[in-house]
Amino acid sequence: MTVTLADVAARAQVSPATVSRVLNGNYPVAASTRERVLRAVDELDYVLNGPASSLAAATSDLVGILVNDIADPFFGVMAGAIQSEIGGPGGRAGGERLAVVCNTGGSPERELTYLTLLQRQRAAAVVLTGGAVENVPHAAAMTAKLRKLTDAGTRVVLCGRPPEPETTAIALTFDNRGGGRELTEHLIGLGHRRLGYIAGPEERTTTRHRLEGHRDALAAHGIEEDPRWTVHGRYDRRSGYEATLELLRRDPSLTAVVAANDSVALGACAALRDSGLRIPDDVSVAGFDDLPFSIDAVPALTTVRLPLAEAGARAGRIAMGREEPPPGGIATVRGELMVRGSSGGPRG
Amino acid sequence: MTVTLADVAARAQVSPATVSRVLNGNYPVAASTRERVLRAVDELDYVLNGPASSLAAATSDLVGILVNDIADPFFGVMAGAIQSEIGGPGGRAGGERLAVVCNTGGSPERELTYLTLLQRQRAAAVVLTGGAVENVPHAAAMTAKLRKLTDAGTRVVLCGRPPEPETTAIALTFDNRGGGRELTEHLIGLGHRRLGYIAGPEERTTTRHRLEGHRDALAAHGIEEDPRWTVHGRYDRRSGYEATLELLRRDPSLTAVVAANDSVALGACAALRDSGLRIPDDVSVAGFDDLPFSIDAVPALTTVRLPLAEAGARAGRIAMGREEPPPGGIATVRGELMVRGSSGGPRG
DNA sequence: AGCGTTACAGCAAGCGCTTTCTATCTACGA
DNA sequence: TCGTAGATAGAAAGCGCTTGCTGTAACGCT
Repeated sequence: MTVTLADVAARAQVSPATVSRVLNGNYPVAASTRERVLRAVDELDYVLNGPASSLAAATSDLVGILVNDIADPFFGVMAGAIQSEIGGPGGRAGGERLAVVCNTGGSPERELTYLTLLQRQRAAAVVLTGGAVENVPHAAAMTAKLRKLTDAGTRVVLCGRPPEPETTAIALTFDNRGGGRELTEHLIGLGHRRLGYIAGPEERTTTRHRLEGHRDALAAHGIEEDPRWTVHGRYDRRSGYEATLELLRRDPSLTAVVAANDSVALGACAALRDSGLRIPDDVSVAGFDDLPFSIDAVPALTTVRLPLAEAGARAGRIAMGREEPPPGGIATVRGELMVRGSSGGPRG
Repeated sequence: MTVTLADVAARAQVSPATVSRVLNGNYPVAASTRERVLRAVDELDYVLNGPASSLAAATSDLVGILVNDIADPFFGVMAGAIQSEIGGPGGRAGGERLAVVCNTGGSPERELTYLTLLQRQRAAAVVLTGGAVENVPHAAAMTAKLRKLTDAGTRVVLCGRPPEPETTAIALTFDNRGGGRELTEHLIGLGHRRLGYIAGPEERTTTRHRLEGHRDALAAHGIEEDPRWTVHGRYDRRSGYEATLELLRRDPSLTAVVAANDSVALGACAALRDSGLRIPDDVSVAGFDDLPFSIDAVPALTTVRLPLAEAGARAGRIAMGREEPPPGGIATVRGELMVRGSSGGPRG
């Protein structure tokens, strides 16, 4: 059998209540008693029964972090930062919390199911990262679910995700539109007029906002967009490779390619090189996010840096109640244009 | 108040026991009754109380995945694969399990603490990924902890980590030594005789095994190693950059640099370029792991591909009891040499 | 000396679920 | 017609912990 609180109590010659109080440290216990209890805990190798404790206390030390793709550093970096603030072991926070990251794979159903699972566990907080799926039924289901979570006392924080109206969820939103605009303006400033755009998956807020920023810039400079210049794909390298070939096929005269994110941009670079085009001499390329590897591309990628780690850390602190939420519960996190070697003036 | 089982039972006009059985589906319930119960569950928006359930059933649906660095795709890819097999929402497995990944940051203490936390939660299984810390007290503590976990019925699987003797933990170990040997042999075959080596952090099995493979190859070809040719660092890009500058300072005549992993190799490439050296004309570079971005480096990285996703998936299935463990509980997973543009014959 | 305080420690009532055991009812074969 | 097996449903006993409330000393004050 496993050791229980009662066993420890017997060994320390105190009541179970006292052992519990020593372990939780939320009630005065005489130093000598405490020591006796701790010794017994040690000798018996006692490990608290989490479920029993959560049940009785009606609280849990679980904190969930939802990510779309754990293999993507975009999420990895944020998740790592969040987790480090949540405390978990080694965190500066007192109470040890189990920060767990859940991989939704970008699927709305899994997102919802994970939330239910966390709700089951009476999670102390939940942090949702990355863009949301824009789809009426799902959005409604999400809103309802989030509301239930907050009603049940779970703190909900959105990191790099648009606010959820009708909820008390705190939102740290990335200014994807502004970043997209700045990026395209940079290219336009270099003289580009024929710009291909590789967008992310449809029905995603991130995709839409970045694309809108791009189009805003185009419009602001009186550039009429050719529908053939936009291709949708996934947020990965391969998708960028294929989309670029497609763009080139549709209009070989493009002088720049703007990608939905850095991974896609790297795929684009590969496709351009394989097509015998030089970067940026023949075609300029730009990404988004400024992931760690982007600076290692040759030429280094022009992109928009998003303070993923900082935002994640802040989201983590807010989730732990260790930092005040922004006024109104909503904050916009801006990106910073990083001009590097992959963008230059158009040829000719 | 939150809705409880009893509320649902009242609404469906059955006993709590019946509701529980409907929800768990492990006991015959008349179709009509089941339907009535499910309707009540739906109408009341009932969500099972996880802790209570775990307590009563003395089991939990939590599965822990420990990683050293969640922001590193090496772990991200494995974690994603493991999680997808664990089931979680959308997994093919029947019982829904909460697969959670815990970021140890490579710290032994956090590793231990996370294991305790998972032990508290009576986790159904735990998967440990990546190399272990080689340090007598810590190793002993780990062994003891793992033994306790398995004794308590938690399945323990090691993925990309050496076996833990004295435990019943299943191990899927990467053949880091063999990969390291092959890689260096490839370089030697190209004619290199002066090879720098950027090793990972000390006291790590992965670091040691890869380095040993490298030295085995050197020895096998009668190449005497200069102690100045090895530098230790972290498993990241920056470390690779700095270590390379250091190597160049110590011996500018090196014709090849072997890195502990791909991130380090990219840092090495950057350092070489910044030093005015061409790859591979002046210096060849090789990495390890074959992470997704490695093929995008220019020139593409010569490296050893580790089947991270496959190994992770297998580890996940074993953890779920859905696949037979390998005979003896130990399997070695081999890497595959990927020769690409970053390696070539030495100059001159 | 008498009494309000303070500082601990224990009792016992749950927390919301699972599961064993028991009760009931139906269906059938003898 | 009766006995019995098979199929469902319910009663109730926990699972191991937390915590409000109830002692009970020891202490300090008037």
